Amino acid sequence: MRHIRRLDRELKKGSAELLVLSLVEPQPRHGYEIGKLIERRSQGALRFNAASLYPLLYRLEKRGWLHGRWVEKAGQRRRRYYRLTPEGRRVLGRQRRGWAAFVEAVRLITGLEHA
Amino acid sequence: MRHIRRLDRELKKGSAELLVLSLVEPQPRHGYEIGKLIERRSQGALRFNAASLYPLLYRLEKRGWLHGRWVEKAGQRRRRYYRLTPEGRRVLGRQRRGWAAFVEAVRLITGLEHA
DNA sequence: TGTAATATGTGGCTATGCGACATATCAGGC
DNA sequence: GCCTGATATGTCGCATAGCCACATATTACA
Repeated sequence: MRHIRRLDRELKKGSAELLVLSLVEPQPRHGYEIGKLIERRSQGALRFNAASLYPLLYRLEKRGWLHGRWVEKAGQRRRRYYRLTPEGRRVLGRQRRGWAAFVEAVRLITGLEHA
Repeated sequence: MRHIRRLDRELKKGSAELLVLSLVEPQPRHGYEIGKLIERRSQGALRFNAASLYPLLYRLEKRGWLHGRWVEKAGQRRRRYYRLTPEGRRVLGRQRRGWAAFVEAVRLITGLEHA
């Protein structure tokens, strides 16, 4: 991944959950922070629109995989911090295995070595 | 990828093009054969429904990435064989790089090592 | 005769990412 | 005081693509 190329929209579908769950595993984070982390860690290759990210967080909370709470501090806008629930942790494990299986399946079919 | 688990539907989106283009690269193949190859090479982990595969082949042909022709032989049902066009070959190269970049981006964000 | 595999095709449903737009706070420059 | 940009969250409607269910036809085999 040398040049910053915007990645295919369809390819991203279904990967967002794994990314979000992974990022809130070590510590609670708020939505904007998650979005920026995805962008920075991928060196700009991967970016999720706010119109994707916030509804996703809402879905993950509704499913009981994340727990969110509002935090208001003086000198800061309101933020909603999300932490991983026990069930979210189990789902993350399943998604990690699922992702590895998927990458391996594509490798087997295409004969591609991964970067 | 030990046990044959059906992979997440959303995860598959966007990967089908790369798989099909890869499979018809060395030789022309027909739709049913492509479907079976995906299933066998991935050891059953990845499977595309006919309702995904045939419309996809139609789209790839319409875009000029594949060229299809009907082949009828005695003792066989009619088959539509697809071969890669020169443009399809260029697209395949782009998609391979895009896939590698995507996998690498997910790895950077999640810290996951791929299987 | 019946079942399974081969081979292709379609209508409607669903899930999800995105463009465009909206709102509000805060920092910094002019 | 005003403007711009970053921070922070949110929604409406659109487009894409995989799937369920169903349909059709031929061949192979018990």
